[in-house]
Amino acid sequence: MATLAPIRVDLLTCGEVFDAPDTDPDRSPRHSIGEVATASGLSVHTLRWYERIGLLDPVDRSYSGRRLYSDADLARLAFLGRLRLTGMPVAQMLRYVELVRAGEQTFDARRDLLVEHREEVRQKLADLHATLAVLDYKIDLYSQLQARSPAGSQPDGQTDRKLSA
Amino acid sequence: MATLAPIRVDLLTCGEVFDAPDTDPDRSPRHSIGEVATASGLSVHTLRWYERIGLLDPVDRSYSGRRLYSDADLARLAFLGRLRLTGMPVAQMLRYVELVRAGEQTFDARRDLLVEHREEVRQKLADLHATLAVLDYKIDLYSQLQARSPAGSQPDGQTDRKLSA
DNA sequence: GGCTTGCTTGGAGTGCGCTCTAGGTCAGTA
DNA sequence: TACTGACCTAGAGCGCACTCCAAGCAAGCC
Repeated sequence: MATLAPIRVDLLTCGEVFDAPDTDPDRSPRHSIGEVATASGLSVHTLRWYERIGLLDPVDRSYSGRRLYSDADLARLAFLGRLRLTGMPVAQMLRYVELVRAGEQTFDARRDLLVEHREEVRQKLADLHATLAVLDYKIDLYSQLQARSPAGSQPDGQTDRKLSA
Repeated sequence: MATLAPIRVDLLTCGEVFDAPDTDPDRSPRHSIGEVATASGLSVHTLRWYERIGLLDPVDRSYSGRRLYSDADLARLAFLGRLRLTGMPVAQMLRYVELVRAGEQTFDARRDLLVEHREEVRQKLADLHATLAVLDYKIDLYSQLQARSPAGSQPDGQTDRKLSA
């Protein structure tokens, strides 16, 4: 089993970087499910489940039936992991993967799907930024209160209004 | 039932803005569950459920038993909605609410809880930003491909490598 | 009066995304 | 040879956050 260190996946494209030309898949390093779980942050259960539902093409096997993940598998996992992490439902990820399988004529459909997700990512960014401001404000208020009255001074009303929620 | 328009909630503090002094709660506008659902984006089911599990204090009732939400309720909902929207589990929201109920001696605990959530919000922001870059890159690539080959030109290999995942 | 609409309750049901179980195989080490 | 630990399968189970159901009540309108 190849060590984990040489797994190199292009972070921007989530495309694989082969150590050997991709016309020679035998020299592509192969990784056990445990290694991939550690590297990807997904559990081995989840990795097997992703394959079962079709998010991953059937992974190559050793002669004894164990999974051997290629760098291409890792690349797909890296991208799918990003989509998942940013809230894309598994069903939509599956749709994307099926478009990829269907070949070149789905370029525009894939693009549309990603554009749609990008909009949701932007919306989430906006929500998070807005909440961050609220959190900063409240945390600051609590910090002042701690400094001012570590043990019971009289309430001032304003404070109640601002922090009761 | 008061109309929805005059519901004014301070967006930064998520604290309520009373039309009348808060020593005169009778003049605080009251809102039906349907109005609150529309205004908050939560379903009426969810509003009742939040109250049932203790996220909201028992809401005032009309003589016939219908819920009448005060602006203070709306303010709490606004803040809780922000926490929820940014991924705080309901159980943790409940912990926060219980700290609020416990009074002044929980200022620092509340602060800690919010600081912890702020860290997660920041992590999510980072994840979303990173994914946004990947999406921009892939979408751009697909756009170029659409423009270049709207109907089957020969594949170039590089493209396969970059988009296969 | 009859109809519609919006509300009430307790409790059951749902969808998602894993997560685990049972029972077994296989690889590496002492 | 015995043991440990990582892996295999099909399928069941689980936690979360709602979401809905059934049966009933009340207000407003023609």
